[in-house]
Amino acid sequence: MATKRRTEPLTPRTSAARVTVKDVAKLAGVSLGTVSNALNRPTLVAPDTLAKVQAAVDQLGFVRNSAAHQLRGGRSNSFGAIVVDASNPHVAAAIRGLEDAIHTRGASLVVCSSDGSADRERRYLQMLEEQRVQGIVITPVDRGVRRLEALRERGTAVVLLDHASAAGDFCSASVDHALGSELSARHLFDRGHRRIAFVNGPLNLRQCSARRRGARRAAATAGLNPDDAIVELNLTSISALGEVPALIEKVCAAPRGERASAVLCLDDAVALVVLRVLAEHRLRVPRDISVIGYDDVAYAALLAPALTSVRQPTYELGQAAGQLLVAEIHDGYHVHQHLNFQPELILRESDSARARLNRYDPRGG
Amino acid sequence: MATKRRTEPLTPRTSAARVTVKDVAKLAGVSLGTVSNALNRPTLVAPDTLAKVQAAVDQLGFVRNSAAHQLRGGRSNSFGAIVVDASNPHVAAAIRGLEDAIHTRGASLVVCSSDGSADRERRYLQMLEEQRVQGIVITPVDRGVRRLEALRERGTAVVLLDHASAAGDFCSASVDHALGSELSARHLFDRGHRRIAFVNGPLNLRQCSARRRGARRAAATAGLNPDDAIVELNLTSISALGEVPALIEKVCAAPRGERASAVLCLDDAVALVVLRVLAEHRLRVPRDISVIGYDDVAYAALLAPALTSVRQPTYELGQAAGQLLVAEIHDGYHVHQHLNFQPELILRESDSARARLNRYDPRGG
DNA sequence: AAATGTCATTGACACGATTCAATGACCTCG
DNA sequence: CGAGGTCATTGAATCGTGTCAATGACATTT
Repeated sequence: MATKRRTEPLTPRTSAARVTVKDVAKLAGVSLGTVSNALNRPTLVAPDTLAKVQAAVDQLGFVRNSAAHQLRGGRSNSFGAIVVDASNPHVAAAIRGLEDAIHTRGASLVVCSSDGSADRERRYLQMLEEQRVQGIVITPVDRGVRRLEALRERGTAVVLLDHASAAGDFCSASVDHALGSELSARHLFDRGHRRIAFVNGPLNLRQCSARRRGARRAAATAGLNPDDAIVELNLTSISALGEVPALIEKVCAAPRGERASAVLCLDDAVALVVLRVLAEHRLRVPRDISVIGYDDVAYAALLAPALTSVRQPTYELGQAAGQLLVAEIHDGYHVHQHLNFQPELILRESDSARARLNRYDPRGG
Repeated sequence: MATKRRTEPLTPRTSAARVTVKDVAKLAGVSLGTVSNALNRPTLVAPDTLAKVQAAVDQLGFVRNSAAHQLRGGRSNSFGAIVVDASNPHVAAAIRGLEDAIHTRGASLVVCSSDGSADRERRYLQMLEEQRVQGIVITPVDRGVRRLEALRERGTAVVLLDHASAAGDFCSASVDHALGSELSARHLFDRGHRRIAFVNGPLNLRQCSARRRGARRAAATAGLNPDDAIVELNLTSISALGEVPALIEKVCAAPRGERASAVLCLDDAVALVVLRVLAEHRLRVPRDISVIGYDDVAYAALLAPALTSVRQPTYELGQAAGQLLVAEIHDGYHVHQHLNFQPELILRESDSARARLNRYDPRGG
């Protein structure tokens, strides 16, 4: 799989002795305290002394040891993020937002993927606390937050990321999952749809039950009976794409008067499969049936028809989490906030301007 | 955009005084040294003493201060990664691999996005060196690696990530971009294609020129004249998707005998647009014309027709970079290695089993 | 010129964990 | 009984930086 190519025959480890303030002081001909002042409170030191110190620093390549700094000062300058999987695109965007938020404070971010393992989460929490990070943004593996409460008790700020545990006494930043599906369902009902199919995930997942709640709310708001207006089709797992065709076939096979005129999808990947199955059935989108995705991945806009989808402000989510953390650390006292970000419906071509109620044309014309 | 909801009226900052080994020692009725031994070399200490120390640790919630540990021991237990943008899916996957590689050593990873800014890169390098990270994996912003050489001279290991500077005297891990397009082009030539279009990015980008090189190499291997066999269509920017339709129209408009029978794409997003434009021209894929993407994004397999694409082993890339780093740190002396990862052609439906040479049927039948 | 004040610099101490030579307790063997 | 050995424990020294009270040099005021 990988090609190794050898280049240099051998490189001795030039373990150059680390240079300390003491070395700098000696070279500059001043005392340790003066070097420290020059570095941290330059106004206190005479201009020419400053120059000498600066020269010595440059010449020796001195780099301050932040461990010693931290030991003296009592406080590190880094933060931690514990997420389920940092390679998930959503999560990666949130982490990026978080990184930017704390980078403006000159701090750095330790990224940890728990992989859903409570054990891995615990190990990472331990490591971060040992490092005396100022704060941790975490999507906890399980509901128990006792450990996090103890952590904060001991002085580490904690903010929950996309975890609806309003129970826990923490700041939190999340996306309003219920609102996401409410927006798209409402949009469809407003346009005249009276019966929509909803390909959702298993309802024991928080997001999925929230999504269901939102859709039903939209139906109720439109004066419809949710049980009639929404055909619920639940996958047994969030990634069980293979089950989608069968579910959609069921939709297509429904009697004329009852066939759903739109399909709400768990995510854009599901929407893609839905589009394919509908095409196989010679149903035109959006003319015969509307389709709305979720996530607004990069390719949604490139499809034919371009996919209407729900965008989640994940970068902003992470950024806000970082700001909450900074606020919690800065404020002497503190009011816990729950920031609930609103997803946004991105209208494109895959939903019809007006539902052609339950007309079914097998020739696709 | 965000909804604030206030919950707790006010939370006093319970700044519990940090507990140190001294406190533990006092409570356990032993000396500092014994506590330290109990924690780090438990075999040296008597079982019942061990139990007493353990009890004191638990009762007080002692967590070791890694700054002090590091200060004494001289070495931190963390690594740094400086990439252009950690939210890019490729990069996120590589970072995840890196994280896993060093997590097995009980170390943690500081993630830094340079955003292509030399200034940001410099600030992050400074921070990481102050933290005395054991090593840094970096995709440098520019070609200059002087700063990195100085860094290593001062004792920090450095590995280059997906940066073809074989010039620099560093370990590196990269993906063989030339091979990626060579594989897909060779596949097409093997199947009988004699003239293919290649939608590439601007050639001043390393990856793009490498890709061109690979495609031409494949043509030459097949005994063809690269200038005839490959119709080069270059975007002015790597993200200029808007230019794609015009380029493809040019392909379609070519005289019968000269029309390319396949399109190689810069990435899967481009491939998606290509598929759409071809459909508008009533060209069937793969029957009339083949299409091959690049990146193998999640949705490639879901398209109709499922997209043949080139997968890059990005997770493994990051993982390998981490292992190189660890090796460089561990080995007393060290041979620099350049690991060049091979992309993989994932065959699906969008390329024809055999090219139907230049047949053009405007009715799509 | 003495008194007061300003400014720059100094150096001992603190931070918290680890290490190691030294000490003490206890056992064993001759 | 004493010499020698094993085992557990001790506490002072150390890592590199920041802090602060103290010192000294020099200028200003009366």
